[in-house]
Amino acid sequence: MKCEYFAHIIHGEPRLTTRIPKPTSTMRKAPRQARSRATIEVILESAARILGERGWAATTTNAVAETAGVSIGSLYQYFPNKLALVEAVRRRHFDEVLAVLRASTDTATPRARRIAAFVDGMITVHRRFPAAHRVLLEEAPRDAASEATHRRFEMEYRKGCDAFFIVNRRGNAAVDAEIAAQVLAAAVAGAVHDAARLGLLASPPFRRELIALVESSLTRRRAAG
Amino acid sequence: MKCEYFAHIIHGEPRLTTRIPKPTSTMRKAPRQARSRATIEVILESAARILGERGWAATTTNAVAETAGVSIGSLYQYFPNKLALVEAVRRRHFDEVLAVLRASTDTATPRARRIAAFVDGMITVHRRFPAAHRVLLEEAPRDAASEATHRRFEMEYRKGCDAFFIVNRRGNAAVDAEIAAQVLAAAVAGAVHDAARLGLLASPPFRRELIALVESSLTRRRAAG
Amino acid sequence: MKCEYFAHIIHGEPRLTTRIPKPTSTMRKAPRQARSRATIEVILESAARILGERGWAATTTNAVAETAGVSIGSLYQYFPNKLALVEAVRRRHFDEVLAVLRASTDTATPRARRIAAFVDGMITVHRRFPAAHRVLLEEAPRDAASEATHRRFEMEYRKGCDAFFIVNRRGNAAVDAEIAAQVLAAAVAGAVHDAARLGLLASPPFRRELIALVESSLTRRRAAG
Amino acid sequence: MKCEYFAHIIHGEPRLTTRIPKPTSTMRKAPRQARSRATIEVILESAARILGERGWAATTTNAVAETAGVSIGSLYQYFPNKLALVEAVRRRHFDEVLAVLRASTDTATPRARRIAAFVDGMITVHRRFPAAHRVLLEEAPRDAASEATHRRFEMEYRKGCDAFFIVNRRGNAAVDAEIAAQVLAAAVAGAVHDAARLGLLASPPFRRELIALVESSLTRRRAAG
DNA sequence: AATGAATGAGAGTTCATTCAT
DNA sequence: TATGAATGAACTCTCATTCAT
Repeated sequence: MKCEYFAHIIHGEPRLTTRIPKPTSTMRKAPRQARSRATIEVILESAARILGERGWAATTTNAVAETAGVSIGSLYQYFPNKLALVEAVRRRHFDEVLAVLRASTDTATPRARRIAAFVDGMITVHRRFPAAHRVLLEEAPRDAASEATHRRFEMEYRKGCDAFFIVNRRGNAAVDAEIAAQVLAAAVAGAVHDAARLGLLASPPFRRELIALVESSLTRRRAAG
Repeated sequence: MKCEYFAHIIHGEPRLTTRIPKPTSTMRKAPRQARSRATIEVILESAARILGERGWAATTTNAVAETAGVSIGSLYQYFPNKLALVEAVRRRHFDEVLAVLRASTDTATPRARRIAAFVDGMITVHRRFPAAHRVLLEEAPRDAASEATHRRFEMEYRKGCDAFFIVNRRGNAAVDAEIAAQVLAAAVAGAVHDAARLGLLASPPFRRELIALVESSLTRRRAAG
Repeated sequence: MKCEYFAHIIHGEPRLTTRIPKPTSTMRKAPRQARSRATIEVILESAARILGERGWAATTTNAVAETAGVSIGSLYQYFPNKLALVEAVRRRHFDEVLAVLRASTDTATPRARRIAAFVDGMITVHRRFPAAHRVLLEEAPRDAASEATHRRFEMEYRKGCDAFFIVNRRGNAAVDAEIAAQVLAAAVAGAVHDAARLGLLASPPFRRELIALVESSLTRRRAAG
Repeated sequence: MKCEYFAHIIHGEPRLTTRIPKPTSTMRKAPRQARSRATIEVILESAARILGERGWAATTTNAVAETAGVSIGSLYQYFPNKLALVEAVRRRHFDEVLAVLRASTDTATPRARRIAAFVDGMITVHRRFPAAHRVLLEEAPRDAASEATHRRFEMEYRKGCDAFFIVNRRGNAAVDAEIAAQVLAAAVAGAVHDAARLGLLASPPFRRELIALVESSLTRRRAAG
């Protein structure tokens, strides 16, 4: 049986059509065998790499399959469409990021170590496929289904940032803790991303300066006017 | 089982292409009549908006032309290809950003005002088409020709950041001024970009916290280990 | 007054649309002033050159106008469409070719000179814009109107070839004079065209051999079996 | 007032384009399954026919695919661009032509038969798609890669003509054998092509006269002055 | 389960032609 | 008359996705 599109017939908007895939559960079939799991693994790895290297638009499912060493047919056996593939990559990445935040809020470790953990974590997360984070967060489109995942992540991320800020701040810092936390997190992300672009992720001075920035931001006496 | 797509019924999005055109001079022909200049203006405006809204891949030349209210032929009369169009948008944007930096380094104005000018400038620049900066800087591809423009901008930007840092820092701040400047600039850009994404660019608390971040970063006593 | 095309209505083929221009009198307006005549002249010259250099498809009306140093608007002032322009070039060229034939059939001059005149004439005609003849005769499309012109030329050309063959043959040559004439003419054209392609049009050995070919063809004793 | 075209609504003819694609390897991928080979076959056949019928410019890849009964995507699966497609057709055709020359130089067969083989071969080669030879040799553009193929063919063709002339000439014929051979070959090609245009390829008188032309050219006593 | 040939909507781009100035 | 900006149908080519093997 064939899938027909009636959409544009119904209410004629001009050209701008696209193939935004239907809300399907992200994974077409649960991997039963070890072989399947391995295939999925290699596809996701390949997808993450290519996504990071080329960006969403230049990432083709065919290229992902080829790089992964599987046939395009196999890819579609596990992921119903390009978006679902990206979604799977996203989910992984988000988990990593949240793990970093959790570690940086763990009051069992000393404060200095927590701050370092935060910065180091962000650096590490971005290291494998430098641009992937940005692509996943901003460049790659989402459908209704991924939107939910996204919002969930965003919320947890926010909470994590808040916690990080509150747990680690010093002095009578910002009035508006929530916003300050958001600003700080985004600032760190921006700096890390920029460093990734310039190939400075591994540079100790960069790390030192970033930690200094975080530290001073957490330590500041009063919000400027 | 098969299914229909309703997504695009609601707000159809364009196809996500990739084709990177071969390098050509940025502008196809110089406008001789006043009418031309107006056409170019409206095309650039439309391009900037759509680029910011949809990203490079989802920006179609046809959509740009349509939004601008001109024919696709007119667009190609002035810009030999999609890349050249983006390049023209880029050039404008870069000029604006550099102007902000210059203003923030002008020692004729008091320090507090300079810092505010920096933050406000960054906010303003990103306000018209929130995501455009990121798209122009990172997402949209470049050819050999644009690469040069890019490097030139990057250099001037760097110098501007350095100057801003050196002119405005307080105390014995960072050892590694150059890196610190880079980190600070990227951090501000990250925060601004994030705020744009969340629609907080106009929010006073955001502005206040960002200024605080910059201030504390410039004032810090010693680089952390 | 404007008009529709019905020609192809008669035998409906599928998609393959095009802009085959309507049967308008070839020239839009008769040149009244010397200036007009000069404009037309320069346009035709430019068209012939470009046609010869690039072939029909790569010949754009804009390029013709630009090379001629007039505006595209002016071109369309005198020629209602691309085809009409080519048609005008064709007419000229055809006249030249027929003149050559006439000269080669003039019994007032000695036979050897007539043969040389034929070969030299063909060479000369092809010299200005080497490939133009072929383009005009075969590559460029014709509409109903040009078809007639074409047929007229073809007929006169044929008659000229016949006359040339009959006037100049020696011995009891071919039984089938008409076909022999046609073959000979086409052969000469083929050789000349090939030489043009190879840049040998000016080469004396080429001329010598071509004359020899014509001579021997006219002199042969009997048609082979 | 406006001139509307209704022609193409009904059956239109193709647009005449120009765009010359950048050099790419001729075949995109090697066929692994039998099905592929059949697809390629049918595409090439269709391409040769349409090329011969309409010329390079009016040959659209869509028309080729449609005529071949495959999708446009399939065409591009095997040929990276229009030029590569033509190149493949060319290669085939060239092989055929060279085979004819080889047969006409084979001293194992009697002279009269060799000459007939030459003429008949040229006729046969041009018979399937009358104008294809000319289009392939002259009209269709080439890129750097095809240029090489072309030169190779041209050289072999030249050598073949030389051999044909030398093996088959009679008496003390031409001084300048090389040029004479070239002239003769081009003459035959011209005559054959002309006959193809007029639908005379199958006509016995045409064949007879052409053979007579070749014979007399090979037999002539002295080069004329 | 896996493969890869086939599909076709849709994107970028050209150029003959029109018409306001 | 002359100009050249504007138009848009038609063309080449891509890539997400399907399905026969």
